[in-house]
Amino acid sequence: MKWDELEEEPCSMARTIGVIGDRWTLLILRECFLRTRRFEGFQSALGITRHLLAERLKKLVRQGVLRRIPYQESPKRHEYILTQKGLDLYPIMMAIVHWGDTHMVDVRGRPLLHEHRKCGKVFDPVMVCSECGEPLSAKEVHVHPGPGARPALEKASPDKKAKPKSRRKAA
Amino acid sequence: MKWDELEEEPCSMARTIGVIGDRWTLLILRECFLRTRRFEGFQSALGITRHLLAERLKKLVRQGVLRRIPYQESPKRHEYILTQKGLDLYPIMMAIVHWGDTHMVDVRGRPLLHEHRKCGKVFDPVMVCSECGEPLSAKEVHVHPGPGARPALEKASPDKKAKPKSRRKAA
DNA sequence: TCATACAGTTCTAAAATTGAACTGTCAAAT
DNA sequence: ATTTGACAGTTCAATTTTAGAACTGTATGA
Repeated sequence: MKWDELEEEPCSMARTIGVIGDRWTLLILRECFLRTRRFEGFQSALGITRHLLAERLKKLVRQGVLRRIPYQESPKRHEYILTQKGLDLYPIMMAIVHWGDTHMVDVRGRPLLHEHRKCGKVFDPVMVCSECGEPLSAKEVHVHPGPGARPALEKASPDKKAKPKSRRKAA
Repeated sequence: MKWDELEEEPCSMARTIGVIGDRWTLLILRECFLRTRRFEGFQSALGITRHLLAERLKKLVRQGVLRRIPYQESPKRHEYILTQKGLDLYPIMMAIVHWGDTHMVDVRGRPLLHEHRKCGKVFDPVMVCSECGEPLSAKEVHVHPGPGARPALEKASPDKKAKPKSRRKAA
């Protein structure tokens, strides 16, 4: 599977991964949310090679996650700003950070704290149900095909009709 | 930067990316949440090469995201089950899916719908503040160093003392 | 004139991924 | 008794990506 094919998959996760699902892109986006805007800023903050950084920024602009806007004439210079589509990635970023805060911290504790301006407290992000407001967990969620689901065509050869599977002696 | 270095960074996002921040790992985890457990299951669902799949599964087991448990003796066979650490990735997965549902669907609509068993409704995940319960957006959050932050050592040579930056004529 | 800032581009070497075939155990079918 | 298929990998050459470093080009300030 190539990167572009991912975006055609009938799966919102695969499509999203096609846009942001690589190491450097995610780190670049972290910097965006930390207010980095310029090429040199990203490069020095991340230590990414200039070549890849240029690639990734181009891709994010193409995808509408970042907008490239001039901030200076002669020499022409641009900065990279999150679009609304980009800002909407915030829950993904926070979810990633929170998992790291929970499972990957060393003895010293969290590298960063997040303070909610509205309530003034240091907080954790919690994912809740839009309908009832309860926190979500995988077990309480049932998944079923939506209108954009792949038609129930089997890719496999049609002679593979679910033969009763042999069960060996269990462990 | 190599993959292992990522995990040493004083940033929960970088560390998390070190664990799950690549295309195939994310897709493998999607399958895990869709109840896939076995090698062949992952392989045929994803079309990933067997070589990479083996690598990635090993890594996820090493990281404590999956547990490898025997389900059959002779020939020994194992299945891969999400640990609690793995289950805790759920908000990340849901956030990714939701962004795709919002920004990457075609005319036909969403490939998958999620139903919350507790309230019985099709829902969207919403990220809220653990303290006040309000939905979060990037602008309302202030970030500051926590106990595990990198000490304020400059990596750069010490003679770089924030000279007043030249400002060219603005655009 | 020389050094520096900035935003890239170009090039080669090294690393990761793909694709395909191969290994080995066992069960079921012929 | 032999062949076939399921399953869970491993191996290896070819391709694609990424890393690392140098180079381009405009413009400023010393």
